[in-house]
Amino acid sequence: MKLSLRNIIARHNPIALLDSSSTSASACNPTTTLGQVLQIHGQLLVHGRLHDPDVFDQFVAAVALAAGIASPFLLQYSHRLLDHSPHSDSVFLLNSLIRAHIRGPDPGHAFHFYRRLLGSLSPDRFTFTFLVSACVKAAASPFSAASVHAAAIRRGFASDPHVHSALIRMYAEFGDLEAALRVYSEVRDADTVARTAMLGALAAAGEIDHARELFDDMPSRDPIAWNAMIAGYSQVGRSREALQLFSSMQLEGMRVSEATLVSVLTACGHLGALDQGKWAHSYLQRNRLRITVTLGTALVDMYSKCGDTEWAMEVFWRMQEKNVYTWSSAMSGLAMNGAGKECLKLFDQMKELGLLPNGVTFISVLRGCSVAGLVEEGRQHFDSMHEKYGINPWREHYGCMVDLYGRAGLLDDAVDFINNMPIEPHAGAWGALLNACRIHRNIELGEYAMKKLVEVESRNDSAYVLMSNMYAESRNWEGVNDVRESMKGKGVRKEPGCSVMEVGGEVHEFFVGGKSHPRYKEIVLMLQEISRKLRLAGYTAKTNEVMFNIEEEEKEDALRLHSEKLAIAFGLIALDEGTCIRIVKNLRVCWDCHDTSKLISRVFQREIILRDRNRFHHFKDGTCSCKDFW
DNA sequence: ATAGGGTTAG
Repeated sequence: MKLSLRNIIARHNPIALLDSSSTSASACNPTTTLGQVLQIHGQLLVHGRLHDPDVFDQFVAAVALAAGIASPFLLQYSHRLLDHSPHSDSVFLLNSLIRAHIRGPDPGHAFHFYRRLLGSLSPDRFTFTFLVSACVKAAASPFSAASVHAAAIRRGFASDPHVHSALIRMYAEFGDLEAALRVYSEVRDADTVARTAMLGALAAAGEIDHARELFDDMPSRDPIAWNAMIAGYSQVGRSREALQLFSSMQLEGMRVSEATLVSVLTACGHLGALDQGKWAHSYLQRNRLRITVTLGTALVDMYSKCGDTEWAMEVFWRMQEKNVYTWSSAMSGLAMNGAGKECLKLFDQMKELGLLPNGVTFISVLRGCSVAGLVEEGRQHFDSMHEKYGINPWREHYGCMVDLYGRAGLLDDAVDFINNMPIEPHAGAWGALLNACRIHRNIELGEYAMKKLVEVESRNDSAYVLMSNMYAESRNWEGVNDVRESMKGKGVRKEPGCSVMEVGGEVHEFFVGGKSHPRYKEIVLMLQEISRKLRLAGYTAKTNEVMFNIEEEEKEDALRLHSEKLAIAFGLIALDEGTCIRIVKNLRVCWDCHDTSKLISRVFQREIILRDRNRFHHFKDGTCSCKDFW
């Protein structure tokens, strides 16, 4: 096989042959594509510049950067480059190749170039930084982590901050936080680089508060340290702290980069903080940051999770480069927002473009079918997973199928499906059946689903809540009590309901029955006002979906204090008239809150968008986008 | 000239 760069790229990414903007090797950056490198290669050849050793080295560095695209020919191509080198091996050249292979299809190849380097040259501190990173990526290599560490010490590079940083990340990645701390303790007074690595390792290990201590103790913090800390909060779901830190970061005049914004957008999506998300979007436009695939996908996801599918799709279609994450994210957003048909249409377009869906894509596809009630189509997609794409369904896909049948009222088919699953049905499958039973009010089957669910996962609090709600809806208070007792007996505690809402760029939190909000008194007054207006409109609280069998009056009180009601009341107080009320709730919405929200949307002429644990509810003029079906 | 942070979708 002829291994010209042109051949490699043509096979790897033929479209990339057509587009190019860079003209010199030094113009390359980590987002440069192999196609662009090819253009540079051509120009350098034409002008005979590749005979210049410095230009050649630069060119190799450029290729190494572009190797983020996992080319299966990377190894052969690296050898070819070395064979054609106009000068003997240089440390820079071999370092570049080592680095290239870390991100390539087989990181173990990095060691090959290390051996070659040892043949005639001495490694430097860069070599070790890359080599340690290679250890992380290529677990099975002849150079064990310890031996690389030992070599770094032997050659006197073990006190370099970047080598430290790589070692800390390596040990943390292998789950040996002790070893990472040992390396770190050797450089206690060390600079920002090593501290940032330790901070990141702690955050990744779930020790986010210890990470924060380290961060606060740092004598000086650079943007990378800030990013590591913000990302840490964002990943563990402490989104408010992520956003707070982001605003401090800006107050300190730190440079905001793509990495920062990806974490910030993730946090905004998690919280449903649309205003802050929009602000981040306009920030990157104002500062002309390139919308990379990752950043664009994060934007699509943020808008979707804030219930703004129009903007999500606007960003989606404007993106020049989209990958399977981008498509899956957009599809998931549409399905979540009840736009099942649009989700499936997008799936067709994705396939037409020749992009391969993966397992996650299919979760969105099946959810799209489910919310659109397209049972047969869902079945076909499910079958095509294995037949056309060689993807073995995961438990999540089986759960989606149970939901698809169950939601459509085909409870027998749902049960059949569970009984014929090739894997042991997990809690998700039984939970989907239980939810279907709740929707279609089949208590008997619901009890069976519950029994099975508890067998595989006895501490699933949402199952108990679902079951209890089912009994309550049919006024079976004995059943409600039994569920309650059984929860007590097993020590299962219901996750407290919590709603968050953004007002004026600030995120407010409301807990079920909670009085902690500083404007609680006004909220109570507003709740009374809501109650009065709804009564005038002919509505009396439906008191059939409460956890406990209590006196009627108390029940109404208990209902009013569900966190989403507190949030809606505060929204009516604090948001300008005509502004949509956007709420994110951690549990599923109950029947009464759903009904009340519909009525408020009509009586107060206010649009309410509520994201619950499962999907979106867009309340407008007395109806909900879920068609009372969630 | 090469190095630390971040990898987005369920």
